[in-house]
Amino acid sequence: MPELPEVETTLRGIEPAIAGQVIRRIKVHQGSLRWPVNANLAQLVEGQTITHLSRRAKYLLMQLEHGSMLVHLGMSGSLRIVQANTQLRKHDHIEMQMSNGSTVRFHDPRRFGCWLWSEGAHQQLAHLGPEPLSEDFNGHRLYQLSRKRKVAVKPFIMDNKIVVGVGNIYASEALFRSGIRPDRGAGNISLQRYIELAGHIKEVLAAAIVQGGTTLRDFVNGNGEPGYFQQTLAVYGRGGEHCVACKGLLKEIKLGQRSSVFCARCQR
DNA sequence: ACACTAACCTGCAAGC
DNA sequence: TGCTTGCAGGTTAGTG
Repeated sequence: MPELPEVETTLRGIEPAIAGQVIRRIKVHQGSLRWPVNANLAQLVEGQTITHLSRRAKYLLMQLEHGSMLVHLGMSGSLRIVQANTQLRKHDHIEMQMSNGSTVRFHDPRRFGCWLWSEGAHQQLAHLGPEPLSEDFNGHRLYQLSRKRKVAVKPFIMDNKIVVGVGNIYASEALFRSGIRPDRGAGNISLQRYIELAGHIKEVLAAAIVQGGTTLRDFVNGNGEPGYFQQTLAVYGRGGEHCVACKGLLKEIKLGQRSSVFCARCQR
């Protein structure tokens, strides 16, 4: 479920309930995630205040007094604020009770997510490219880093060293808006087109954040509500259907093991 | 350095 | 109805 807009939506949903609160109790029901949850997590963080919440790429960072917890939602993860007596669901792996009575539940059927504690910097954040909505990310960067690259442009913009936070949904949508075929070689695209593409990446991510993310299957924000960007998707998940612009049939191919839908007439 | 593949895991939908 | 197959929002580790 989670690309950058969904993570941002989750952050905004849970922040009011937990920022500034003391962690009273953490229960780990299933610690076998992407990386094992620290076996001593509870004794390490219980009693500490969550001073600040932030996002980097698709990671959520909960800053505590003596370290931080880094949470990733993987493919199927979600964080929700629930009342303490709410029935535990299957795949609710971690729950965190706060001093104000709020409880955060981490739910992740596929367990590709993570929940890591560190007193210092997190290794996962060490080699990430710029945030897509920052000024450090622009068409010039895409152009410069793509020279002589043979990889297709879609996996290129999904590469976290190039720019973070662009997943399969929004990469597909930004390429459609830019009129660029997802399988075009990254090194074979002009500066002018990359400037447009960077602009559309920012545009599509910002629009999705405003609408609370894209709800596929069961994505919900921190309050259990769905996102509405799905209604705006032009190509993602629409292989074989009609192009919203030219009415032609949308094609579906695989690039880097990810399904990629595009319009062969509108995208070149 | 780069290009590409397999892998992690569960649930669901489609096909037989 | 029931079984098998393939696919799903991400990222890393390993190959050549």
